[in-house]
Amino acid sequence: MLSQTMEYSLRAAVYLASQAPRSQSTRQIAKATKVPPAYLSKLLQALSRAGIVQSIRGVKGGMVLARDADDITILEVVNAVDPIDRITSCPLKLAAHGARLCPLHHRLDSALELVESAFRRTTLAEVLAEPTTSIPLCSFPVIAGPRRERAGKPRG
Amino acid sequence: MLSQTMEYSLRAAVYLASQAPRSQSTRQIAKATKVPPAYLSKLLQALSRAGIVQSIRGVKGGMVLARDADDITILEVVNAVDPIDRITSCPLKLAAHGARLCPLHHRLDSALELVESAFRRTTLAEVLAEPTTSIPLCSFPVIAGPRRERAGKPRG
DNA sequence: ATTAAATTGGATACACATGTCCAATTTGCA
DNA sequence: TGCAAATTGGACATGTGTATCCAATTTAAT
Repeated sequence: MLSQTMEYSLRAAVYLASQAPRSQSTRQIAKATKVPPAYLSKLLQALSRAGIVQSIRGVKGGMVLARDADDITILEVVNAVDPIDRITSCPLKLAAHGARLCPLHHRLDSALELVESAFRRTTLAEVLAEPTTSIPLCSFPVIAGPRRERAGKPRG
Repeated sequence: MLSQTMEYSLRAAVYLASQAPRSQSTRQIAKATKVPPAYLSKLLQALSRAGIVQSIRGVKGGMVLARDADDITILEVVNAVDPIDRITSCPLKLAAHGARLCPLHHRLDSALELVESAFRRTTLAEVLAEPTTSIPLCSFPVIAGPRRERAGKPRG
């Protein structure tokens, strides 16, 4: 139901958010998130085109979150790589149809709406700020580098 | 997000429900629901193995709903052909993990749960009974055959 | 018994999602 | 200036979902 592509992109986005505002190379991100590096490269390109991350070329380059983590929703990330397409007209294309969906597709679309809404409600910052952080989480080695500022971007 | 396979299977199931308790050949179902016949055949086999439809071989054979339409949920149909698999352990398989999901995957799984619940709440009978029936719907030619009993199965 | 309508299951074909590789380019740094 | 680190984009490889075809089987009706 949820594609690998979505998964990978979200891992990368969350990881970048956790490391913001420092840039990370694709290789670093791939290692931390366990995503195939070459494939991740493509996904980051898509996120870049969508204005979610920003790429920095050349030595010391890498990827950075393009905006504050609390300004990027899960939905944005997902839609950048594998858009949720809502059902807007009956897939059967019957002549008898107006714009109204049949009961079946209406329900299916409602389900899509649920997911879309849930994804829209959550920002990367919120994922990082989760109060259950004491419990084991998908712990990318949360830092180890030189002096870090708190994830979640205090500067606002 | 929702696979063709799901779509097709639901169309077939809803159609069979609308025609119950009469059996329909794969060819008939395919035509009414605009699903590729050969592919539909495979899907019906899966629904049959799942106990959702019953196959009748030989001349005058076909497919029938195996149970009352109000006893079959959308979820059952979907799970028979393209199971919604909830996230039960972190896909990253980090050593630091207990059974608890990280915040990211917890949210993703919550979204899956929303869909699963929505699908579990709706039966085929409810799809057919939708009060908006006056509005154009994915109108399979709702009968034309010999004497029919009301869809929704009056006999309880 | 024969025929025709129908499902079954296997083999195959095609399309798209996933994943890899590499040459070209950009750029920080010695 | 030259080198090495990094992204970019295209080409290619692989895997899985989607779709087709057909021989074998079952069975109603003649």
